[in-house]
Amino acid sequence: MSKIDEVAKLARVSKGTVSNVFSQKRPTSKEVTERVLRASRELNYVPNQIARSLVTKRTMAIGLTIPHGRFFFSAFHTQFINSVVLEAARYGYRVLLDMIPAQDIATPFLASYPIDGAVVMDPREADDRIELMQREGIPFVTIGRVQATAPTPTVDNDNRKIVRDICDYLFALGHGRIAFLNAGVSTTVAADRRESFLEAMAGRGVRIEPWMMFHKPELSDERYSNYGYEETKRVIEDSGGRATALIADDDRTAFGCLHALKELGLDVPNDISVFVICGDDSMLTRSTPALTSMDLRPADLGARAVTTLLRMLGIVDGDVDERCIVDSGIVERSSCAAAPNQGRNRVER
Amino acid sequence: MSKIDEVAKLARVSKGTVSNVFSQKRPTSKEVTERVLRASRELNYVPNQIARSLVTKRTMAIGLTIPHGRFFFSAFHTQFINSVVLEAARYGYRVLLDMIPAQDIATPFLASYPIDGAVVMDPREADDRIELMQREGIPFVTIGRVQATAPTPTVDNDNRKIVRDICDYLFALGHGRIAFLNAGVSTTVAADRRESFLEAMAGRGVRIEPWMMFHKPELSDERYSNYGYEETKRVIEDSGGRATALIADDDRTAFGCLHALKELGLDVPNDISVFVICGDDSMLTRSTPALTSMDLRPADLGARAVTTLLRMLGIVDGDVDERCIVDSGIVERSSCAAAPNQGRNRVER
DNA sequence: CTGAAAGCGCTTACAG
DNA sequence: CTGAAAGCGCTTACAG
Repeated sequence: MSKIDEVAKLARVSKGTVSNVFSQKRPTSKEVTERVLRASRELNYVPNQIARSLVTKRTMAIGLTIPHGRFFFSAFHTQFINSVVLEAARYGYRVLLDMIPAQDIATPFLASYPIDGAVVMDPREADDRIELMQREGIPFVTIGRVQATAPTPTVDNDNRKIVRDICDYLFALGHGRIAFLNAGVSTTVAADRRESFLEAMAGRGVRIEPWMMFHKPELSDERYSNYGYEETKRVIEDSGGRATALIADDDRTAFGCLHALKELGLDVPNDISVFVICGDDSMLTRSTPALTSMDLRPADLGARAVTTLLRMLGIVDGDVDERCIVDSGIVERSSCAAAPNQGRNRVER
Repeated sequence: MSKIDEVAKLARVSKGTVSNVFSQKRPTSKEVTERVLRASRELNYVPNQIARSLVTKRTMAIGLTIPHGRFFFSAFHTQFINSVVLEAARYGYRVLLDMIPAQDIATPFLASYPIDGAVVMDPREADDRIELMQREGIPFVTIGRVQATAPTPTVDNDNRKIVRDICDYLFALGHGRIAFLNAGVSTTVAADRRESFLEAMAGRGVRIEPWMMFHKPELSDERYSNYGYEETKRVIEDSGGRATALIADDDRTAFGCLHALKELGLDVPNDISVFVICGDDSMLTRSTPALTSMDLRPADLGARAVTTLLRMLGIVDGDVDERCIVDSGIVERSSCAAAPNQGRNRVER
């Protein structure tokens, strides 16, 4: 790894000129540019990003903060992360994975985060990360609503509308007794979806019963990976078999639902319908039946999050929306059908 | 963000002393330490990682390079990445996601990678990344065998043994006509598994037929996400229904297999057995039947890769193994059973 | 279009 | 145990 001085000497120019050639911040004559490039190639030179960062105050990296120490990625996360990395790369930015709870970091005295900004996934109602970012003065955009003293830019789906749309879709099929396996209790997205669900049900004149709403356990909870399976059994049992439709939070959950229903001898969608929020085609079509879903467009969310952040940083031109809503749409497959007649799917015990 | 000078002045010590307190590289008297810490807190000071990196030559970040621009994570990837991030954090290291093909990077003139080392996933027989790392002088460990001029440390499963074990397992159940849906052609892991499969079959006296070996399409190929589904149909058709067992490369592929077999009216495991290499319990138990698998211990691989890399960097004590093999083991579930009598699963057409 | 020099915010011998 | 000073490898006004 040679340094800028050596290149400058070999190309018979000043360090400043070498710098200009690589940063392209000031024009350089064609002849000089070529001489510098040739010298650089000869010496295998590439600018040192760290030294550059020290003076430009730009690390050229953004943080992607995902809560949890241990985690599972759903299809949503996978597509989202993929898109964030790709979009960031378009502007020469790299992505630092950052998903460690602060208390689990080894070093007692942390150095500053070498990132220019952050994308905060799955925000909670009370989220340490928000406060941390604000204290450190790191610009960030959240994926989903957040509770903060100062307003912070957010990229999100319209979660209230999503649940309303799903309920309307199921209502139209004659369903009324719907159980909702919601996201984690402490997340803001779960709160919004919960409210919207309650409203939709009230609008339809359905009295809410306890078996109609569950929340995904924390990742640290061993019941996490059996969420769909176990709560589906509860739903069927507690509802006395009256439930005619299930809304599952993600693909993993939905597979658990299907598994439980199969064990109970219930047919999907004839006895009971299953609707899943997000998941990708290559998995959702693998089950029997293929799962009808709401496409949350995670790739759009990721790309918008990055451009919003880069706008905040002045890298990309354009105004930053305080609240950017990404469209979503129902993808019909085969797991939802007209509700069975009352009691048809009652379980024998 | 205040700087070291301000803290030094407030604490009435030199910059060097403030530095020592935070780096803990030289002892500092208790009294002075406390004064510095108090001043730091008051000024909300934290050392600037970039400035520190410039002189220490340590970025405190490792790169995780995953091939492809677009990607799907299998359960294997998810658990592996998770483990890498966690293990790195134990030593104060962060993880930079790096999965962009070089030709897709926007900036024509790249600055140096601000990482101390890299973990290279899914190496190919001819892999640009290896050459790049070597040219840039970045220490790296590969997950899987690699073709390189100089030997490079590798953390891996014993892929030959894995396939041998799987074949032995299936042989013991009476299977002989086995189709192998292998990893991508260009990967070294696929090559090792292929050879081992061929050996095992030869040892058993089975003549290899074309329908017995397939390779996963490149991610850029649209057939990628239907690999398991489509090739399973091919296997059944081309073998004239004589195949009695399928080995699938990963969970996603296996779900595709199951889907195809169901459409063909073949019962798993009575008509045909399915064995999957890797996948996690929370998905593998969701299908009908639950999938018997080889547990590759991705979390162990990730942790070992990080410690090996940090040893190369002199961060962690200990010798670095040129080749570190992580154990694997069969997890029996319900998708493999005794082979049916010859022709029992012949498909009617 | 190009150069000389200061400076980004730390760490690290060297000296005491 | 602590300090003064040089230096890490760049970029950026300033001057021409």
